[in-house]
Amino acid sequence: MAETARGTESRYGNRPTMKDVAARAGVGLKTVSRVVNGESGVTPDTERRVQEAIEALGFRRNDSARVLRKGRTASIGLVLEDLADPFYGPLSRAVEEVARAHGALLINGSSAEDPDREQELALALCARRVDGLVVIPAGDDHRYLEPEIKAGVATVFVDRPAGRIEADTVLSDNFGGARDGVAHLIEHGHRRIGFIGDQPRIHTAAERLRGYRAAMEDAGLTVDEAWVSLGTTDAGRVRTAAEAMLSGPEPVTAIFAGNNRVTVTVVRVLAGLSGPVALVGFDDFELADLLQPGVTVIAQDAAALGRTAAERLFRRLDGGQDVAPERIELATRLIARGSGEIGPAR
Amino acid sequence: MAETARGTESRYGNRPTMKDVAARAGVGLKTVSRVVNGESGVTPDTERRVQEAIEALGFRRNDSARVLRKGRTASIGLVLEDLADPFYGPLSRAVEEVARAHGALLINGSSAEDPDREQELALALCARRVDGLVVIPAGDDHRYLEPEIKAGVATVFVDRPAGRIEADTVLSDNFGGARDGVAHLIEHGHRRIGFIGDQPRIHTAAERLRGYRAAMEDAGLTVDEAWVSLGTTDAGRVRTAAEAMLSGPEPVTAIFAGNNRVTVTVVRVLAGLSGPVALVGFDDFELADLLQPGVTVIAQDAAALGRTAAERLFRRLDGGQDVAPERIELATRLIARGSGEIGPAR
DNA sequence: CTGAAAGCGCTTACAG
DNA sequence: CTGAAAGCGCTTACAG
Repeated sequence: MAETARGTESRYGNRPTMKDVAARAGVGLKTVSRVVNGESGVTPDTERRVQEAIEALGFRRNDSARVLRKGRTASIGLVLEDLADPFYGPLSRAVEEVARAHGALLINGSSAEDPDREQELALALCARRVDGLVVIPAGDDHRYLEPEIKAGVATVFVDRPAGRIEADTVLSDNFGGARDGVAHLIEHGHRRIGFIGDQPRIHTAAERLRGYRAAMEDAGLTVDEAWVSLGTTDAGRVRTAAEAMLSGPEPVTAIFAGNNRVTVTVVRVLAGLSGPVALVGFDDFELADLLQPGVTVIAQDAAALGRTAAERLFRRLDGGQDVAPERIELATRLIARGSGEIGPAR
Repeated sequence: MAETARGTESRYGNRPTMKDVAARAGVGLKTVSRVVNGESGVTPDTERRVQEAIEALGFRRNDSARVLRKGRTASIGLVLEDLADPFYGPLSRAVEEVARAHGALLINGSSAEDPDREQELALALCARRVDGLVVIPAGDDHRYLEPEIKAGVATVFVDRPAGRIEADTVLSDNFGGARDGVAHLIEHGHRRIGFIGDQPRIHTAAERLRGYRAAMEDAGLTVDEAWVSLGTTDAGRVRTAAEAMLSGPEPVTAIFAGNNRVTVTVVRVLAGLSGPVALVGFDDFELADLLQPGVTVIAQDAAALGRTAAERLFRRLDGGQDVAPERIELATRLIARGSGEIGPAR
C-alpha cells in the first residue's frame, strides 16, 4: 500500500524507507532493521524475503536518520586555510585516512585565512554535529568553540595554536626549524642574512622569525632591521623586499625564506641576478631538487601533522574526553640541496 | 525540569535541545523554532526571553535533525582520486566555493584510484543523503549509481567520463590538447617523438594517446611502437621507458609526457643527459617555468573543471532534474616555456 | 525469532 | 502572535 501511495515508478526525491521494505516483505520494521544492520536472530527465510524487498525497492538506509538516533554522526570536520594550497593536500589526505580507518567521513572547508569564515565554518560543522573538529586556525581567538568542546566535540588544532582556549594542538617546531636553517647559512660563512616572512600575527611566522633571531644571536651576529621583512606573501611584496635587501652598500649574502610561497618568489628574484646568493626556505616543495641550484629547505611533514591530529582526536572520542589538552610538537628536517651551501660572494 | 533531569552542569554529549530552551523560556517548541530560524510573528518580548534561554543553555540547532525533516541535507559529496595530488586541490577548492555560494557543505574522500573504494565512498555519501555528487571516476562502470541518480542525487562526473550510464560529464579536451602538443614538437622539426602515458584503461590516458597518434598521422609520420610506452606512472617505470626510447640507433628526439607525474620524471632523466631532448608535458605544474629549460606544457584548468561541474550540479538541484545529461569539454592551452621549442639534435 | 511503541531533535500543517 | 500534534527515518528498550 505504501508503495502504491508513492506511485509505481520511483520518483525524484521519493526514496523507499524501512517501512516500505517491511510492508513489501510482510514483516515488522524492526526485522528490516535487523537485516540491514546484519544483526543476528533472523531466520534465513525471513532474511531472504527482506533482502528481496530491499533489492526490488532499491532501498538504501538513510544514515542521516540513523545518526540522529545514535548520537554520533561518524563524521569529522576539517577547517583549513585553502584546499588548493599544496601544503594542505597531504595534510587533508592524512586526516581522511585516519577518519576512514575509524569509519568516519570527512567534511572540510577553507577559511581563506579569514577568522570570521573560520568561525562560520567551524560552527556550521558543529551544527551538523560532527563528532570532532580538526582546525587549522585563521583567527587567534577560539573561545567561540568552548561551548562546543564542552558539549563533546573533540577538537584538535593543527599547524597553529588555539587562541585563548585550552585545547589539543599539533605543531611543527617552527622556532627550531628556522634556527637550524639560519645556523646552516651561518656555518657556510654568511654574516648578513635576510629574513622574509609572513605577517607576524601568524604564529608560525612569529616563531620562525624568533628562530632566525636566535640563530643570529647564538652566533654573535647583530641583526640589521633592514634585513628583516614581514608582511603578506604575495609575489609583489616579497620581490620588492628581496630586491631591497640585496641592493645597497651592504647587501645580504643569504636569505632565509619564511614559507614556500616566499621561497618560490625569492628563487625567481635570484634567477635574475648575476652573483650567487644563498637561500634556505621553510617548507619543502615539489621539484625543489630540480632547480639550479637545488633549494635547501627546512621540511615539515604535513601528512604527519594531519595524522597525529586525527589520531589524537579519535583517541579522545574513544573514551579519553577527560584527558588534559596536550601540545605536540613535530620535528622539522633540513634538506641540503645546494642553495643553502653557497658561500658569501667575496 | 528537563534541565534538572540532565544535571546542572553541561555534560559531554548532552546538548540542550529546543525543548530545553522552550521549557526555560516558558514558551512552546514552535516559538523557539521561529526565533532560531528568524521567522516573523514573535513579539520582541518573547523573542528576548527565548534568546536569553538560548544563550544561557548554549543551545545550537541540530542541523542533522533539521535536515531529516527538510529533505535536503545542504551538503554535496566529492569523490576524487587523491586529495594530496596537486591537480585535485584547486579542483576541490573550486567545488567548495560553488557549494558555499549555495549554502552547502562539502564532504570529500579519496578513491586512491581503486574502483571498489570509489563505489564504497560514493554510496556512503548517498546513504548520508548528500544532495549531489561530484565524481572523478576511478572505475569504468557506474551502474551502481543509477538508483541513486533516479532517486534524486544530482551527479556530475569530472575529468573522466561515467562508465555505462548516462550522466553529466565535464572533461578537458584531452585528445585535442595532446594533438596540439605533439604538433608543436613536429613544427619544431621533430619526426621521432616518444609518448609516455598512463594505463590506457584510463580514459584521459587513452585520449591523449589518440591525440599523439592523430598529430603524427596528420604530419605523415609513422609511429614506431618502440616510441610508445603505457603503464603505471611510478618513477621507476617511466624512467626505464624514457631511457629505452632515448637509446639505440634511432632514439627519439622529443618526448610527449602524458601527465605531470610522467613529466617530472622525464625532466629528471633529461637532466642527466648530455644532448638536449625536447619535451612537452600534459598538465601544468608549479615551477615549470623555473626549470632550465622551462617546461612547455598543455595546461588544463583544474579549477574550471571543478567549478563547471559544481555549477551544473546545482543547476540540476535547482529545478533542472529532467534536463538531459550533457557532456561539457573544456579547452586546454599550450604554454611554451623552452623545453618544447628545442629542435632535434643534428 | 519477531514486532509494537517510544523517541532522537527538529519542521510541517494546522488550529486557536 | 502562539502552540499541540504529527511526522521525517531510523534505533532503543521492551515484551511476547
